[in-house]
Amino acid sequence: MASGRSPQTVASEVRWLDDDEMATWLLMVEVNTAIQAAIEEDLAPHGLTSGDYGVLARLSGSPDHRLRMCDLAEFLHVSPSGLTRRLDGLVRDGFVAREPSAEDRRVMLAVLTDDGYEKLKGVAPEHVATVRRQFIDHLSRAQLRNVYAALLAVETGTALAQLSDQ
Amino acid sequence: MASGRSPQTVASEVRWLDDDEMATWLLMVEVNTAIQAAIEEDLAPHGLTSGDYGVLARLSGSPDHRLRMCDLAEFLHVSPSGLTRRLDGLVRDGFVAREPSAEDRRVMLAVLTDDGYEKLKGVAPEHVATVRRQFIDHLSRAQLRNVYAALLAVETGTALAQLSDQ
DNA sequence: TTGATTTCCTTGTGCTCGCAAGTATTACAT
DNA sequence: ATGTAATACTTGCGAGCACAAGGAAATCAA
Repeated sequence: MASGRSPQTVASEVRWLDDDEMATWLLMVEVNTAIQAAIEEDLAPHGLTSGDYGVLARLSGSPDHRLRMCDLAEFLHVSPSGLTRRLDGLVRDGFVAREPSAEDRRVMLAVLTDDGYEKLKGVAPEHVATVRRQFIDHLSRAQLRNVYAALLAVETGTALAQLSDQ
Repeated sequence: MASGRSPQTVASEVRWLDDDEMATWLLMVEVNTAIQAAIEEDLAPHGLTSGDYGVLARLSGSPDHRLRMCDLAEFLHVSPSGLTRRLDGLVRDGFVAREPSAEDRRVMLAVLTDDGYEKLKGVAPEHVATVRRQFIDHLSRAQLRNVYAALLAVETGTALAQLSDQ
């Protein structure tokens, strides 16, 4: 295939970012940093990190409110060890329970407890409000669709590129 | 003023995200996670983190290749202590030097060394290529402008909201 | 059946980061 | 002038995360 660039790109063949591209890229980083910080700040008083929220939200949207650790780790883009430690905290707080899988005894299931579900329902409205206030509500419906289309192009584009890399 | 919402938003007055809004939000998170991971992966072989790159890039764009620690921390959205530790590493590697300020003896200046500047020039092309491959090159010029306008609306919108909060 | 390989999870270790506290210096108020 | 407050940086400490290694269980091959 050989579609990849060589590791050391020769300086003369670098395509630098023009003003529009640079401004958009920097703004993308800036906006995302701000949003993530706002979300973290919003969840902190409830004793949760955004990672915790991700676990609870994922579990609440899964069949029987439970998920295999390995699947959960993949969804959330965290390492197995990271998920183990994160679950330790959520188990300690009683929001999640561990349950050995009946089908595969290597597997541990993460189960959302009733307390965890109540916690999520209590926190979700404020979280959604933050997402609105920091992002969604500043976009017109047309802008929303434009942004979605653009992000989709980025995602599918990079996904395809990764396929051809392998 | 009292423009803020109460801490506990009553469930009945929550405006949930509709399908378009939710899809855009989730895609925004997904795309950004992927881009940041790709950048980190791109810099790692060079012994740099994205935070390190940010320091070098900022310094290289500043007068005399130097900046007060407090200003640098603000630009990069890191805590003072975080910046101290980050600089420890860059100083150890010889890419940055500390220099007491002549005007204000509380202040420490971070100075880009020649080695640091060379390092940045060596890494920048690959970094730019990654930004292109992961993001910019998947957007048409019209999409780029649309995204920029949307992000700008988000940034100015949240900035204005924060002003009225204070 | 049995041995090798793979998958899944946990633990040890090290790195990064932020908060709180401490020191040094400057700015301000009276 | 002098005491108070604000600013700038560093250090101790704890939380979070990833990598590497290890143990348990499933899968596969012969």
